[in-house]
Amino acid sequence: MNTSYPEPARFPVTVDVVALTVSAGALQVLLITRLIEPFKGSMALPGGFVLPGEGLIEAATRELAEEAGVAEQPGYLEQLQSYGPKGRDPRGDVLTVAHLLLAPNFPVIAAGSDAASAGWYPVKDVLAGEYSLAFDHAEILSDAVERARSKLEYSPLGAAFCTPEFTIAQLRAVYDAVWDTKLDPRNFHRKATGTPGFLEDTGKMSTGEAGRPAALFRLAPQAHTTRAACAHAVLNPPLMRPAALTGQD
Amino acid sequence: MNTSYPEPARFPVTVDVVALTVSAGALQVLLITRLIEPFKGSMALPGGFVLPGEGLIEAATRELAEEAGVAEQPGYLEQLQSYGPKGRDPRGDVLTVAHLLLAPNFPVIAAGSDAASAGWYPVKDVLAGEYSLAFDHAEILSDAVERARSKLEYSPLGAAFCTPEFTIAQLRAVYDAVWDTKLDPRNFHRKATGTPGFLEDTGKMSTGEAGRPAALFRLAPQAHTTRAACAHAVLNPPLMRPAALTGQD
DNA sequence: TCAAAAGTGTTCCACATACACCCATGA
DNA sequence: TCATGGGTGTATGTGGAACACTTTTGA
Repeated sequence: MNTSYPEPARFPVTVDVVALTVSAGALQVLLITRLIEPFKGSMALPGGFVLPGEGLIEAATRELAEEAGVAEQPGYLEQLQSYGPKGRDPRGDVLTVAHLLLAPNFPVIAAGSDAASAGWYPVKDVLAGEYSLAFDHAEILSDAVERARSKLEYSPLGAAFCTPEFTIAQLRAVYDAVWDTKLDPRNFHRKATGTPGFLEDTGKMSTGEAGRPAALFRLAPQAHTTRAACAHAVLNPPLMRPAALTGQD
Repeated sequence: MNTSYPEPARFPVTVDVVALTVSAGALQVLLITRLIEPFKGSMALPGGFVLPGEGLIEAATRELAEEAGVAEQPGYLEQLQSYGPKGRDPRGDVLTVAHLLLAPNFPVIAAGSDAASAGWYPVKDVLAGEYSLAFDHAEILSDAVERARSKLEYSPLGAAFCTPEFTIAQLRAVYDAVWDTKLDPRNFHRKATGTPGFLEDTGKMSTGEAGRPAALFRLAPQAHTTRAACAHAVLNPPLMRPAALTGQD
């Protein structure tokens, strides 16, 4: 740590949030339309400058509230990665710390103070380049999606996409959407319910749907990652995604 | 991204490097002794302020050179995580971006401009609190070690701890040191050589040691993560560490 | 009665584990 | 010739993949 004064350089620091949800059977990302330069009119991840005396998660939470109208943190939020000061903002060196939010579908307000049209967009289309993203947000989104995909393998965070009580089929729909697979319902059921420390039976049943009613589950207490505390719960053995999807071999 | 001027706050940004290596059968971390306040006299991770116009990896590489006398990057370097401006430096808000370096044992110079006694220390002892670390470096080290441990499972980065050509036994010694295990030599041999896209036989043999000479291997071209390019090579199926070591269950 | 979805049982096979055994070197 | 470590073969067990089959609802 070099403190041989002269004064160290100072940088503006932003937080960006890749908020992901599953709806309509697909992984969706929260994007806003920029109302100001640079990249006015482009889509972008919600985010903004860190204020003095703020922590990173704190800043990310605040920006989410400001730009998407989210009253309280609707899911699981963790730091993703930093992208760094050189060459990513036409105004100069800006460091951004990207975050990942996994949440059940929540409503977003139409407009905030400096962003409009917050809304959900299918990740598949966004990554395919159908919308032009500001800054290096396309790269950030791509990294975030890969992180989310691998998180589902070895952590109970798939449940972060579900409401507090959910059926196995709803959880499986999350995995299918995030991994873009069609997992076998029977094997998934056995694996999910058989993994110790993952799910807890509420005793209640779903109703109203076609077919036989399904048991409702919640996250087991020891896996409670939604509230920040212990985000380190691990599924052992992991729920492996089919090898074809890990990007090689 | 909130650019509703007033000017955004600016923060000093540092990079810290958790440089890990394996020697004497144990995982070791590179620490320096601080010559200046704050935490004068404490041990710390090498690191320092990011300069204008620098990228993060660039800054980490430079600091490693300055504080440990490393001419060129001796191994695999990747970003670990950022630790947030609030409450980690007595001088005020400082954001640090921690990095992880996995490298074969390399010599470090005794002193730099603002750090002395750069040297390798057993991770086990450091995590046990035998040395007092500056700032939140103990937390950073702990996160780094956990990252390194899981990296070995699903990536070919164990080889980053080895010289360019190595025997299976040397590679196994890396896994044993990082995971604090004693893997079965025979099964490890089969698994390592049998994993497609991991190792490549050089045709050469080791000599001089006791026992039968061992074949020398190198990282397969498609797994070349040492040169930054494709750090995303994946071992499939992974080399699982014994369940007892994942910290639960 | 039929379609649809939940949930169980069973078979098959890949692979991790454990370990017997042989090979090639230095002392 | 013995000790040491390299490397192969093989039996056993666990768990994932595939799928037949039963259960329980809505239409």
